[in-house]
Amino acid sequence: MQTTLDFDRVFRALADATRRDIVRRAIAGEEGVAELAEHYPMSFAAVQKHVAILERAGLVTKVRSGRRKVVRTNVEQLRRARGLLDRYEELWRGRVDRMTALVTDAKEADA
Amino acid sequence: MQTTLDFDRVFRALADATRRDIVRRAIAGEEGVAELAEHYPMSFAAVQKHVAILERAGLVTKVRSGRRKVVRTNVEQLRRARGLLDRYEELWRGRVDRMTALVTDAKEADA
DNA sequence: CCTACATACAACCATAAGGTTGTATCAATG
DNA sequence: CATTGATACAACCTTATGGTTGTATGTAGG
Repeated sequence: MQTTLDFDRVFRALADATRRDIVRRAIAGEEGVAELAEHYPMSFAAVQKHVAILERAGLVTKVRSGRRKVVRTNVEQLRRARGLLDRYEELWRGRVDRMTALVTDAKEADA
Repeated sequence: MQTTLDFDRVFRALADATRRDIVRRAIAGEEGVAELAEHYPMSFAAVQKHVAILERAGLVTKVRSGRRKVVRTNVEQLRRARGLLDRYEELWRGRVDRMTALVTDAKEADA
């Protein structure tokens, strides 16, 4: 199924507390849009838009269940977002390693 | 120093390709704002604004070096952002574990 | 100290985001 | 098959975002 990864969309989607809460709740994967909407102080349509934004970002999917559509978080997409942060971490470590190497070299030169 | 964590700001800051590239470059922590700006097809002022957004999100800091200000990525803040994604992952695992437990219970009930 | 370089900030513009209400579709049920 | 419940979508308003240019501040050197 390989949902596409658009970091702009994914991070933008995560940059809103309501949407992050929807992501959290949708991990259980039990509530429809209307049920989700009851948790927030805004209209049903507003929540529906938030879900649509999460859906376009590949962070949730909707599965028909009777007359409802159950919202479910796509954990794989969250992992991919985390993967970018991991890469920064790796770059950082690489830099630190090079610095350490320099220091080590200096020490060896001293010795 | 404990930079504050505002997920809205952090994720919004990361939701732009130019800013992500600045974060990446600033891991090396060698370039000033003007030097960074040369990499992008936009004005110096625009890049400066991007840096300011990253700074407010706690993702980079500026250190005076002569007449320049060197931009440096704050890896700790990236780790904190990743931490949120890790928590989602944990919730997911918890859910999977509970499901597994149910299946296991069912099997045991069958046996 | 005057000049030049690097950064900062204000004012402005176009477009996107986040909310509203209202209307349309679509599936289950009496 | 008419009604109800759940979702979708369009139109609209207000504010935020990302870009521009222009001006001000601050630090280094001749």
